[in-house]
Amino acid sequence: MDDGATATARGRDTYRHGGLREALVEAGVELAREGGPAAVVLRETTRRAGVSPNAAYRHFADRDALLHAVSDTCLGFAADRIEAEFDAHPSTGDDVADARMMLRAVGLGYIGFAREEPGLFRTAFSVPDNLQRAADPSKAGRRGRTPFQLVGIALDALLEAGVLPPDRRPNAEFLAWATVHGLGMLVIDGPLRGLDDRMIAFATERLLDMVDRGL
Amino acid sequence: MDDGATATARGRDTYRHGGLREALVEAGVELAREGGPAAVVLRETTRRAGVSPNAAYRHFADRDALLHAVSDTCLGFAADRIEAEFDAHPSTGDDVADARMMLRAVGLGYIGFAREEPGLFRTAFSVPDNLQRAADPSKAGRRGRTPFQLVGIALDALLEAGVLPPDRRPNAEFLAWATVHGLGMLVIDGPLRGLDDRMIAFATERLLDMVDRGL
DNA sequence: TTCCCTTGTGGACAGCGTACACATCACGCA
DNA sequence: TGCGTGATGTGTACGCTGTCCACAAGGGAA
Repeated sequence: MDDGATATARGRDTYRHGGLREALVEAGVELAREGGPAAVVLRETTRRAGVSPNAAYRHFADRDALLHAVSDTCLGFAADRIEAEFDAHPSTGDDVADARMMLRAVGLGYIGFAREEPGLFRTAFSVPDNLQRAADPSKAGRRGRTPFQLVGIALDALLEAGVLPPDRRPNAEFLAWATVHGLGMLVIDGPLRGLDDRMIAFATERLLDMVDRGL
Repeated sequence: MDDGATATARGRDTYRHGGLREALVEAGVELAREGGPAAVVLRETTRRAGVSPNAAYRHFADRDALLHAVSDTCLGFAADRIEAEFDAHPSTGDDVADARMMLRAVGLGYIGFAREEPGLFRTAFSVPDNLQRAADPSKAGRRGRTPFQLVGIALDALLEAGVLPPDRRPNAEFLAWATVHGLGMLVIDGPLRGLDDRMIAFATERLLDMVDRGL
């Protein structure tokens, strides 16, 4: 089983690690889960991977590059959480209701991720990004789609179902995303911190109503 | 003029600084302006205030307490920017139009601040907060009102003008705030980074339309 | 088999936050 | 007026961090 080329973090028998990059990202994700982006510290990451600090420099230019990789992975987790919300609301046959529910599911998954994994959520969005990279495969979840793409898919469904007027479709991602992203931030770090589940669920529902009405 | 009790940063003639706390916050704000919250580094802050690193501990429990104070000041600047947007759109006499414009002005000021002072914007929201402290005077601008309170004032105007149904008024702050805050984040750090002014102005307008329609 | 290039190690350095002991002085009380 | 005392600033030190450099190990290609 353990052929040295697939050595796990603890107990490597060869000189080479055989997957250090992945191990470092994994350790970084664990640190991010516990303490957010600031906790993704190069030395501790390498320590957890059972390797000397400098080994990281064979795979990442610097600490920031490591954090980027961790952040991308976190975005993938966010995508997974949203896809899970899709699965929780299967098709009903009514195209309009389905499309509406799909956009809602994006919002619910997004906020759910922020609440369940605040450290990963913060890390996912702690790193500057731009539109060109928003669909980069390294940010995708298990089904190969990034959170940004999932918003787009939901909006396309609304368009095809005739709910969203065609002239409103372009760039609608920004509006939908900004809205749920803002709520996510407010819930974990902002003034909405510490509100109980019911209050937050209520705020989420009203926010999603607003998007539905106003998009 | 320089009586030792109001010593400015450079060239203190007494043993006591005579306003070190303020000087530290000021230096911290400058650092935040240049490099965001991460740049607010205790040692460099004290250096700029012309004082030894440990002197800061007479006024702040630790670096985090200093960052909090800087962050509060930044929130005050955000409030100032929003108030400036109020001033730029004086009353027309039409209560409905005025109230609508007021909420728009909050959004415009918010996004304006994010774009003009990204470092201060990031710093303002880099620190965990909660609802109880959202109206704390230390976060207020020159006119004594915090950004959170300004959103509330705009919504109250919408209520009184009959635009916002009374049953939708409670907690509407969260919706309005989350929306513009999300756009702000996306614009400075997120996928909307690097878009030109026209694109961002367009996105802002559409976002505010959405709030107006959907609140 | 030999060589080389990739990967990991060890040591060093500057900068950071911060604890502890000490210096300095403004002010209130005798 | 002089003195003590508490608030404020200094100096030194420690462990942590990111990162540079020279070196070691060893798998794969020639």
